[in-house]
Amino acid sequence: MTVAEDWRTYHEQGLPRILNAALEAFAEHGYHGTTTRELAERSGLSVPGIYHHYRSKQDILVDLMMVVIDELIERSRLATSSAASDPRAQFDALVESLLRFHMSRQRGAMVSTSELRSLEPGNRERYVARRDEQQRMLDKIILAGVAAGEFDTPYPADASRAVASLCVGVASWYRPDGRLSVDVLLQRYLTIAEAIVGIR
Amino acid sequence: MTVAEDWRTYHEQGLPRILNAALEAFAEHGYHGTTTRELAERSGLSVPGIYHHYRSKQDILVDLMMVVIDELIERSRLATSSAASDPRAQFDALVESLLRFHMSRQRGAMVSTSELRSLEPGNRERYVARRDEQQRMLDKIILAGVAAGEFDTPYPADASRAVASLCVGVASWYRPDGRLSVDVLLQRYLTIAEAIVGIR
Amino acid sequence: MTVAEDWRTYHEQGLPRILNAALEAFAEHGYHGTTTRELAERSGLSVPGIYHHYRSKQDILVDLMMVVIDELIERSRLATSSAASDPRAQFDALVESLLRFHMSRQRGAMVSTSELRSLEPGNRERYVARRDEQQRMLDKIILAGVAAGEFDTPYPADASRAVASLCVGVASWYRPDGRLSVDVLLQRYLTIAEAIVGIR
Amino acid sequence: MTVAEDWRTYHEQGLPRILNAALEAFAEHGYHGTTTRELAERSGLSVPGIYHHYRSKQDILVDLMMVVIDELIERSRLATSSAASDPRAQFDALVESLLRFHMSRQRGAMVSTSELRSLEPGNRERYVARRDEQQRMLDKIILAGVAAGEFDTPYPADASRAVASLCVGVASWYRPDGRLSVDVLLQRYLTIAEAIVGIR
DNA sequence: CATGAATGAGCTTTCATTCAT
DNA sequence: CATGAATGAAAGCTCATTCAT
Repeated sequence: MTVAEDWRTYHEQGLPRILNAALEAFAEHGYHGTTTRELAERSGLSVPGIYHHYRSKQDILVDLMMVVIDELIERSRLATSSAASDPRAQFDALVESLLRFHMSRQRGAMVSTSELRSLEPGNRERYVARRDEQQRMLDKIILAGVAAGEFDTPYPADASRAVASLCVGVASWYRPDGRLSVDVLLQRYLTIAEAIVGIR
Repeated sequence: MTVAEDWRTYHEQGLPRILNAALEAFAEHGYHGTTTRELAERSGLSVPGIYHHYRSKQDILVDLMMVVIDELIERSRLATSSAASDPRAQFDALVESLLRFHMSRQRGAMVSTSELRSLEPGNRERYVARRDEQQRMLDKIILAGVAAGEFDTPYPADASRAVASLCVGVASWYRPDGRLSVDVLLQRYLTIAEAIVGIR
Repeated sequence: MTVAEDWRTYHEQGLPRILNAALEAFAEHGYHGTTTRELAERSGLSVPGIYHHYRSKQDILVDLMMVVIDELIERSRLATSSAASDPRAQFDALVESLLRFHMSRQRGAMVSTSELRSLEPGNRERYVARRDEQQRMLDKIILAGVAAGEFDTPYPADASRAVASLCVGVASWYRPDGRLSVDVLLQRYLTIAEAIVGIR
Repeated sequence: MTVAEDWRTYHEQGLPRILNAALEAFAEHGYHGTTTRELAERSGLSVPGIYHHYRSKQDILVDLMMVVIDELIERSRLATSSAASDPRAQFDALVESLLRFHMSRQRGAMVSTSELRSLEPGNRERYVARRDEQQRMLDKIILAGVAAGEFDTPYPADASRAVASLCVGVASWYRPDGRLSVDVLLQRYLTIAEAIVGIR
């Protein structure tokens, strides 16, 4: 899942039809509430057609969640590596990227969050490892900011998790057709996030 | 589900065993991922025993979600009616109540959020009406604060939804055994919430 | 599966309906050629009705084969314990019992023989242990006869397996409505069996 | 499938790879327990490759069983036509041939026996006709022996079937690496067969 | 012949639910 | 309320088979 140069730009995701069907269906009624027959219908295939590409329904969920988080990580890397190297610039870039992602890939993000429990043990471990990788990017930036005396929080780890939760939560209520423009929202949430890590 | 006088105090929920079983099971693998047999086992009843109390699995979910939101509304009312009448006091009391609820009734809150989609149409409407009732309490306070010139936000409705989302999101990551004490967390999130509605 | 006092007498087997359905169906088209739907229809139950009594199709096969071999072993014990103790009387009784069993319980015997390969590893081991138990009864008698100088064969183990095979093979061609009476057949095969172990 | 001059000599069967795959697979888990994918893998072909040679899985079974019984009949003819013409010599030659065949072509013989039920009606008739042809060779020799006063059995037809069954049964237990040499086994079973038809 | 994609029909199994006792 | 037996509907998945390339 390579991503366009500009980590700020989002196009239609262009997912393979089975993953797209899974994204829609899992978002609507969840993994356990979705039947393979529905995935077949939504993807324009027959049921065995699904099984030609995936060995099980579980594998489809795994693939979907991995595609989602891989894009998130990729964009996070692009955002931070194209920003200035001081902690605040790094922090702003990463948070902006997180927010944009959860506004643009809402369903993928929500499915990944809510269906973590539906992953079988081995798959869950692999996914959580990827998610932790993403979380550690934020952790490091905050620690660097604290070390540099630019951020001021007594609990950097908790602050990091709170900022992440804030961004993830956006996916659950943001509506692209709402009154708040993307830029205003970004500005507002960025301010909140900066407050959490003690940027004055 | 009447609640102790003090809306700040939470005891074990003392749910009837079937609802308690449903709370645990739905939180672990979701409504569709839970079988009636599991509900029977977890509640120490037989399967027909379950159906002696409820007409369907759906009815159990409805009852559970209603019990949860009724407690939330009850506590919200107690919080606001025991606070001073100025907008900021009202706002602080309601947000504190929301936060405490989502820290103490995590699983119930998460199940209610994630299984809204599993409610059948009629039930969904009834539940959403209750939830909107809760949301309107916050809306009104914010509008009053803006009218009184004490809050400063150009989009009170969006701010209200953002504050609510912030509080709801707490349920998904707060751990009672974490390092941040409840009071510190409350203080921190209250500050964020006040920032969102433009309390300087 | 206890058996009437007289090990020579066979009545209708009186199997539970599911096992009876399995006996008929497996004999006709084999384990893999039989569907659970067919078992349901033959037993007058619905498909889930089958699964109320058995956890899987495999479990039905296991139960059936165990019922069959347990009756064989039970009858073998009755036959030998009610015969005189000299090797020839023991041998004649056991062979007669084997022959009668394979004439009266043809389908059960054939299914057990041909579907051994359809048992999953653990089940196969358990079944083979029972079958070996039966084979050892014959082995011991032949070894005793040889030791007593009453039987004359240089390869008692092979002779034992040949006798057993002879008896088992009867199930695959004997027809109760054939012209040869049971007694004549018994007499003839007993003579052959005695020849194999070197009873002059 | 023409056979070497000497009907006593058996080499590796040299079956086409699909038939060889079918022989192995059907012997291991039966016709219904074998998938076309397994046949493809075992034969080193692709699945469509299989269908390039055969119109259906059923056709593979038919071909295999026909190849097996054709070799049996061919060898039976060679055996009898190269033996002396008196009934006993004819009988001995045919029985020896039957025994050798079931010792050397065990899996083919067992598959043919156990999968007769898996043949579709038309194919079953064709196969049974071939098998009856083989059985009639034995019937005729026994009748001739009785007519000539050299054999002594009141039920030549039953005796014939019993002899055939005896030989067929060998395939289900004979192991080439056993202690009994082929010649000893032949001698022993020939004696039994002669006893069945009343050769003193 | 291989590869890859595809499918109608059907498989084993499970589900929520019910009823008699 | 429990036990035990039962079921219509549907679940996830597999089968033999086909077609385009």
